[in-house]
Amino acid sequence: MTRAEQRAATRQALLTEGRRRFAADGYHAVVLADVAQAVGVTKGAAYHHFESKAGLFRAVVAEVQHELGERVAAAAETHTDPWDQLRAGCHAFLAAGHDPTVRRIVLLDAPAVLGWDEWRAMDEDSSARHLAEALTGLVEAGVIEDQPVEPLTRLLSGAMNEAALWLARSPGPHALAQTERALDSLLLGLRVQRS
Amino acid sequence: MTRAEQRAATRQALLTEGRRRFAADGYHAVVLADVAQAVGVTKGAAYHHFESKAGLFRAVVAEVQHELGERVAAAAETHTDPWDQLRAGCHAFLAAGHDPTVRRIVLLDAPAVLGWDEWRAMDEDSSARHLAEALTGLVEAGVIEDQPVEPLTRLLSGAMNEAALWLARSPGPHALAQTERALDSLLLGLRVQRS
DNA sequence: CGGGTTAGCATACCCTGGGTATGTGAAGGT
DNA sequence: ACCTTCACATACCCAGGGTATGCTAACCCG
Repeated sequence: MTRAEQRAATRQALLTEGRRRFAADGYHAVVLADVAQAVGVTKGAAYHHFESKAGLFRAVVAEVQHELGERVAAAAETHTDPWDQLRAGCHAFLAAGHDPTVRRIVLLDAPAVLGWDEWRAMDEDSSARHLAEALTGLVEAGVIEDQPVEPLTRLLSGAMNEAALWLARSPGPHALAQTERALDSLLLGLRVQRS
Repeated sequence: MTRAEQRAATRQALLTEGRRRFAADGYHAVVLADVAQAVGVTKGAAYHHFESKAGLFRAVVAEVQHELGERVAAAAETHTDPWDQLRAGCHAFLAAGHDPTVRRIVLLDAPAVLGWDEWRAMDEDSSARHLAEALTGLVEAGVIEDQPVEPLTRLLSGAMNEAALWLARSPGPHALAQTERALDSLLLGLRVQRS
């Protein structure tokens, strides 16, 4: 095996194992040496690939957020009408809270570990950007009231983040459907009133 | 000074100094021995009053959340109409994000340090309860569509949490007003449509 | 009011775990 | 064939959370 291949393999193994443990135990409870040992290397190897424990975590967060963004975008693209796309994307995001990886890593630990500013920047690059673009499109199409998109994006993004966290803890089978309907109601308030 | 007084004084001093540092530097960067030293005692005293560093943090979170709840409730009570009360409470919450104590301690670190379940339980006791009660009242009064209140509470609570965090970072003087208007639009979607 | 008890701390210590400095051997270049 | 580089391993430092124990002044009780 060539050196570049070996390097890539070790890095990916660390990422995968780190992701598993961060999701299962939370950032603080994960010890870097154990992650390395589980992969078959030592702590030194981990520090050769990532500048710190937070660095490994950052890389994991980026990976998970990227996948989440893809998932949301894919759900949106099953529709053609922009309004339906928005709803589909939102519903897909709500469902993502059940994934412990998204829940624990992206929604719970990342803001505290990486700081809110960096977390927001990463969120922007992956999923929140899609939301902002969808809203911008709907404003330009005259579907929702003309207004600055950014406050709206933050409100909706936060609403879905928290609802996703809550859904993962609510036992009832109707919770998801109820939350989707409540979110739809909220979104309806944005549409231009023609009455 | 009697023993009970001394005990209460030391405990309160630790709480106050801890609150200052947790807000300024974040949970992880605060070292317990420094908090104690700043108060004029040693680490042993801190462990006599709180079972751990997280224990002190928990007490601080409870204090800050309680004050926040009072602030929101007070803002709501300046109005008599239930709908106006809801809006006033929401607006007060949005403004609270500028307080670094609320921002850093309650919104950023608390969920990660105490865990989401405990954070949610504490949030429920202080501020979210008011929101749920207001929404329940509006449902019973027939102002907003009949629906389960809990998903709605989570959506709105999350929306305001995130928006409050964002507002503390957005420079423009119009951001708060814009967010308030966007939130009002969302809330309007909940009202029974009579057309 | 004096002896015992308790409680509010201080002191000294343990030990996990993040971070670093340096060594090593094999892959890759010349 | 020799030298360089790089992907790690090894050994170490030390900050900081947690604990076990000691000390002294406040409280209780006869």
